[in-house]
Amino acid sequence: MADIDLSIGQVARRTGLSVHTLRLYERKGLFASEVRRDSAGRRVYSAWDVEWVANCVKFRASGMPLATISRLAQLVREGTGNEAQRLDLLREHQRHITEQLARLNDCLELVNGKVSSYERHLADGASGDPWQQQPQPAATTGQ
Amino acid sequence: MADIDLSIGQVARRTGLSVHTLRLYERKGLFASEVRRDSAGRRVYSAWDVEWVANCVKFRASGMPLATISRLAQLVREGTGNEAQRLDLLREHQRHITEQLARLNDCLELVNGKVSSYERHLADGASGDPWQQQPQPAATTGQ
DNA sequence: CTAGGCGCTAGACCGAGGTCTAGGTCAACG
DNA sequence: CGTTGACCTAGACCTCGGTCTAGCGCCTAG
Repeated sequence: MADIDLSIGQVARRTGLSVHTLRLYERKGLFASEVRRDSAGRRVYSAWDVEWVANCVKFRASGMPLATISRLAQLVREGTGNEAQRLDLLREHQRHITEQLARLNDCLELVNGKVSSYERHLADGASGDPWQQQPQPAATTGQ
Repeated sequence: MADIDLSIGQVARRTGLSVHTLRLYERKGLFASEVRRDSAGRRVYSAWDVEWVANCVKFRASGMPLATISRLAQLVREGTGNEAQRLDLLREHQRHITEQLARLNDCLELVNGKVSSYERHLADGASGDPWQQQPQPAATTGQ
């Protein structure tokens, strides 16, 4: 809301990205609106830019590649008229996240299982399922 | 359960990894038990190996780096006695996954929001929150 | 005036995780 | 017998996403 313009360093601090990364993102076209410059050529970020970057951070965190963010940024840059395409892109990412969640939950289940079987194993002497080397017949017989 | 030994190609097909990747994993020490060879020097995977690889795939899918899997494999390779360390490692990964889930859910929320605001936007004429370029004062004024 | 701090560009570098190539062995098939 | 196909090793190569460096410009404070 407030109309504070920020320097690259400030944006870095409040997005958690490095200034290097911010410049990289710009080079790669991740910005939806061209970053303004002051008279000395230094970048000047609007609150809107910062919000956008914050979104980018979340997109990245959910596995969206820079190239895809760049496409989205381009659509936004081109202005109104391509909302359907933006929606497509977002929906696909939505799906992507959902899949990730499913996979992660699956993995978590595995890990939970292993953890609790090791807990059991450590509690009483030895037992349960923990990975124990199988007998291992030491075969060197051609199949 | 069944004691079928598999070739690298077969393992590749049923784990979804490439044969290259399987060999890479072996070089990097991801295997908990040394992979046997037949008389001609070809890799022979036991059912146990395959199960292990399948676990590795899940670990990878949940963001565990190869190096960490390798450490775990080493612990298992060293045999019984270090269960506590294995448990630590697994618990940390558990935590890691949980964090990822939280972050992902957060991102999903953002994306959901954007998606539905674009849906609204497309349904009725124009409205809602979709990223619209702000007025953008075109300032080139030194701060 | 000089030093310190922040900014700039261009481009090198890095680590992770794969992927692919060259050049070779082996076995089965027709 | 020659061909085909799966496998082997060693090592080059690639992409992605950052990170860092060199060499410079500006501005402000002491």
